[in-house]
Parts: sequence; C-alpha cells; structure tokens
Amino acid sequence: MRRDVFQAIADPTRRAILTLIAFQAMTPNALAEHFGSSRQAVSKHIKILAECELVRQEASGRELYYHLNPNKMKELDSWLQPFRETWEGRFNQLDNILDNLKTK
Amino acid sequence: MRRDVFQAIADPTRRAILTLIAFQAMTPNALAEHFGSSRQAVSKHIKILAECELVRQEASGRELYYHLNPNKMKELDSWLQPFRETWEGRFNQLDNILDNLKTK
DNA sequence: TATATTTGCAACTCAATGGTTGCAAATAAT
DNA sequence: ATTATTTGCAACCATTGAGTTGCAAATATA
Repeated sequence: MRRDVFQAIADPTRRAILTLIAFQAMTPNALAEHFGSSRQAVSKHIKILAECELVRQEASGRELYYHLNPNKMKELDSWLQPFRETWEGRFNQLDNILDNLKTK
Repeated sequence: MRRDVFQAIADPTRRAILTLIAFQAMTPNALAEHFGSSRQAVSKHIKILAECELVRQEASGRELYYHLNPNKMKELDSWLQPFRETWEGRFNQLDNILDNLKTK
C-alpha cells in the first residue's frame, strides 16, 4: 500500500497527532490516553505517519517518543503553491479578462 | 458522510482533477477522457470535490463545466500555517536550545 | 420526430480503512 | 526472580472507497 502525505493527513485523528507532537514529543500510550481510543489504534496511525516520514521515532528504554518531521510537510506546501498564487489574487486580472470574453 | 478538503485531496485522481480545472474548466466527459477511467468514476470524484466546495459547477445546455474554487484551498493553507512557521526555521533557535538542554 | 449525446442515479464488486482483542517480546520495577 | 509496563504483531470485524455496469432523464442534432 502506497503511503503519501495527502492520505496521511486525510484522517482527523492523524492531523491531531501531528499537532500534538509538533508541540511536544509523545509516547503512543500518552497519545492513546489523550484521544478516546486504544493504544493499538494510535500505533496504527503512527505507523502510517512514519511510513511517509511525517514522524520520527526515538527510543528511550522501552518507551518510544514520536517527533514531528516538519520538513515533510513541505510536500503539501509545494502542491498547494500554484493554487495559493491563484487565491492570493495574482491572477484576478486574468480571470476578469476571461469573464469579459465569455459574456461578450 | 462528512466531507472535508483533507479527505478530498487524499485521492491522487482528485488532486489531478483540481490541477486540470485550475487551468481550464472542463466537463466530466473531457476529464474522463483525460484519465483512463470512466465518466461515472470522474463524476463521483467531482461530487466529492463539490460537496466540500472545492469545485463549482456551471451548466451550459446539457453540458456541465467544473471550475476550481481556489478560496476553499485556504482551509488547507490555514492548517499548514503553524507547521510552515516551523520548517521555515523560525524556531530553529528554540530547537537548538532544547537540543542543548537534552545533551547536557 | 427520431436519434445521438451528456449526465445522474442505483446496484454491485473488491480492496482499503479504522477499529477492536489477544498474545508474545522487551524493558523496568519490586 | 517475579511482576508490571510498554510496545509490536496477527487476526478479525464493520464501514468506507473507488471503480464498474445498466438504465432513465434531459438536451442537442439529423
């Protein structure tokens, strides 16, 4: 199964995990406690996030701490970039021209 | 079924549709022709994109033209914003401080 | 008017997703 | 050494996902 960041952030729980560990590295148990669900459910989410390198693991004894890898988020940002240029209005003038051509 | 932009862009076909119609409004048949798949498959994707307002429809006779709604992409951008601040290195100094505390 | 084109809706299949429980391995605490 | 804690793996279940085909409705064309 191919993993990519787009699929990874599709799940609201995974987005919440990313937000949490961006603030502070956490163990799977701590995360499971924070959400209502089981540890295994969280671990599955983490596995998906780790497969596409959005999180990194750091072992400390028998505990695992999950860190955010913010660099990987750049993939999202890169995909968004051309659209951002559009909504920031840089092409508004072009839109107007096209609209005028249509209505005339 | 709740639709949000994160789930909408999780599918690679839907991302491709968004990129295509950002350049030029297209009909479902034209989109289906562009991809290998059937018109109904494309229409299903469009339905999902329309439900979360990423695309708008414009009827012209029996044909439907799909337009991108770039404003809706801002939701993605907003979610990404705090992470962007991180990878842009604004917190690098803080990271270094924390690393130093750990290793000492 | 009769035919062709464009689309929507419903039913169906198959694979993937998110969740659970149970058990084993590894590490920490008593 | 024994017990408790933390995690990973496997099996299983219910729901959703993306895709298909078939048919009906609406619009254009002959």
